Parts: sequence; structure tokens; C-alpha cells
Amino acid sequence: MGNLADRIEEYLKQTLEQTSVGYIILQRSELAGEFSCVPSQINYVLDTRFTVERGYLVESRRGGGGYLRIIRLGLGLEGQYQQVMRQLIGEQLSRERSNGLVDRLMEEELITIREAAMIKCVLSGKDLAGKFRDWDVLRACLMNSILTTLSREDLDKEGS
Amino acid sequence: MGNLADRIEEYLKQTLEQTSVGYIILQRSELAGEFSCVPSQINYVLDTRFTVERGYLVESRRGGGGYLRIIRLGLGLEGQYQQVMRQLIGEQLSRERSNGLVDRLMEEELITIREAAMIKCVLSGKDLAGKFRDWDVLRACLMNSILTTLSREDLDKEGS
DNA sequence: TGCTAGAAGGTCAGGAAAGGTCAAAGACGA
DNA sequence: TCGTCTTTGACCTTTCCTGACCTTCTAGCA
Repeated sequence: MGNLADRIEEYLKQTLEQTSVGYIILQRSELAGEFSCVPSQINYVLDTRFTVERGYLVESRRGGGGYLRIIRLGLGLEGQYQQVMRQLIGEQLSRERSNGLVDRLMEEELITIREAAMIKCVLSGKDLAGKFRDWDVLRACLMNSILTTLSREDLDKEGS
Repeated sequence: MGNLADRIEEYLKQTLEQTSVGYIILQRSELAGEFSCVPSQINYVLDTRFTVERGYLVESRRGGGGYLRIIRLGLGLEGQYQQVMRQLIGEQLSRERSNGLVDRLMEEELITIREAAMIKCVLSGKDLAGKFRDWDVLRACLMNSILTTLSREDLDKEGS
């Protein structure tokens, strides 16, 4: 474990452990400075270790005052569901199946009625009949995005 | 939020919150003085943060006795906001604009933080880069679907 | 009335301050 | 030795901030 990427990964995960808000914010160049490496090394670590599959989401902003924000995705009760769901989704997703999944999420009280309605409506493709092909592929992508958002630890169902 | 533009934005929004008339009037140079920056910085903030998508209108007048007036567009009840929004959406919708709209819906408390995150994530198109063309058209369609759901009277924000 | 100075705000280009991308070189294990 | 993982550096894009210069409006004065 002497290698740089592993050490940076370790450091970030430890910092993430300690926070209660579910995310950390940092500056790429600053972190690179601490580890005496080039900034792009940080991207390498983020790209390879902090992926959605591994339970993390990374947001960033460029320009003056820019930052990186690493968000923890839940792996608890809700997370288990997620993994199963993702397997069920696969590359393509029909409307029937997506509706089924959404209903399950609602029954488990992982999403509200309103969220369910919104998701179903978006995935129905009603408003764009004919405009796009590969709608089943698109639906799978969208459903995945939604699941990722749902497991963000910095958000809870209560909302604001 | 160490950066200047964000701080000015914050300040203006707070001032707007506190007023009851729905707008504020101020002098560009004076505000610039308070933040110790050049006047054109104020324009930058107005141009990037107080756009129509985000629910603001800026009027101004030059010359002696000139001023800036920032108006917060109210969205009223009865689905008035829908009409405004739909006009703003049109046939195509860029990501910047959709993010503005979503922020606006959240500020108006028409959607929760979680719903906002979900919508943004879906509209970001991050997970399906390259897989689809006409993403701006698709985004417009999806946003319209979402608005439709939001206007359903049988659902309220509290959800289940 | 017509002119003009001064007092606003507007525009635009350039530089600075972030983060992003990509390919090539290096390191390391099977 | 081959292939994969790591590391680096050159170059790119986005966002922010400043300053020089422009336009518009009011007021005062001849």
C-alpha cells in the first residue's frame, strides 16, 4: 500500500468517515500539494476509487473558488436495495419493468408518492413519443441516475 | 463560498427576502464599494445569477440618479408558474438553463432539495454522454413532463 | 433653447484561478 | 516479457475579477 493513489484514497475515505453531513469539500490543487503530486493525480484517484459503483459521487466546479465535493452513497438498508435494483435494470429497461421498480421503491418508503409520480412520468416517455429511438436504453440510464441520487447521504427524504 | 460573486449574490438574495414589495433598488457603485470591488463585478453577478430562468428581472437606469432594480418574479398559485416556465423551456433546453429553473423551483419551495437533486441528475445527461443526440430537445421534453407532474393536484410535497 | 459637464450604469477583452483531459512514460506483478 | 496500474506533464475549458472605455441621463448655465 505504499503507492500514492492508495494513500490519497485512504486519506479521503478517512476524512469522509469523520464527517456527519455525508460529504467533504476540498481543493484539488491543495490536496495535490499536501501529497506533493500533480493535480491530475487527484483526478486519477477520484476516477478509479470514488465511482458510483464503489459508493461515491463526485461533483466539482471550475474557475475561481472552484472545488471538489465527494458525496458518500449509502450502503445501508437502502443501499442493499440499490444493488439489487441496478442488477435488475441492466442495459435496457421497459416501461412495465420501470413502473414495477418504482412501485417497489414506494412500498419500501424509499421514495414519496410525489417522487414516484414524477419518476414514472419522466420514464413514461409520453411527451416524446417517436422523437427518440432506444427509449429502453435511455430509460435504464435515467433510472440509474435516479437511484444514485436517492442514495446520496447528504439528502434525506424530508427535503426542505 | 469564499468567492466574491457568491457573496454578493447571497447578500442580494437576503436583502430581497427581507423586502415585502418584491424588488430592491440599489446603486451599482455603492454596492461595489461595500464589497470593495469594481462596479462591473456587480454586472457579472447580475448577468450570471439573476437571470430570468432563476426567477429574476433586472432593470436599470443610467445617468444622474441612476439605479439598479432587481425584481423577484413571483410564481403565484394556480399554475401560473407553469406558463412562465413552459415559455422559458421552449423546444430546447440547455443544461445551464434547466439548472436555473430547478433552482428556482426549489427556492419557491415547489420542490424539495431531494427532488431538485433528482431532476438535476436526470437532466444532466452525465450517465449517457454520447449515447443520444439532441439532448437539449430531450431535456426540454423531460422538464415538461416534470412540470406536468408537479401540477397534479392530488399530490403534495409531503408525499407519503 | 441648446450646450455641456458630471454622474450614473454598460460592455468587452484580458488575465488569473480553479478544475478536466489525454497521452506517454514508468512501475510492478503474473 | 507482457499487460495493467500508476504517475506525470502539457494543454484545455470554465468561472471569476479587473480596468479601460462607452453610452445614457440629469442638471445647470449661457
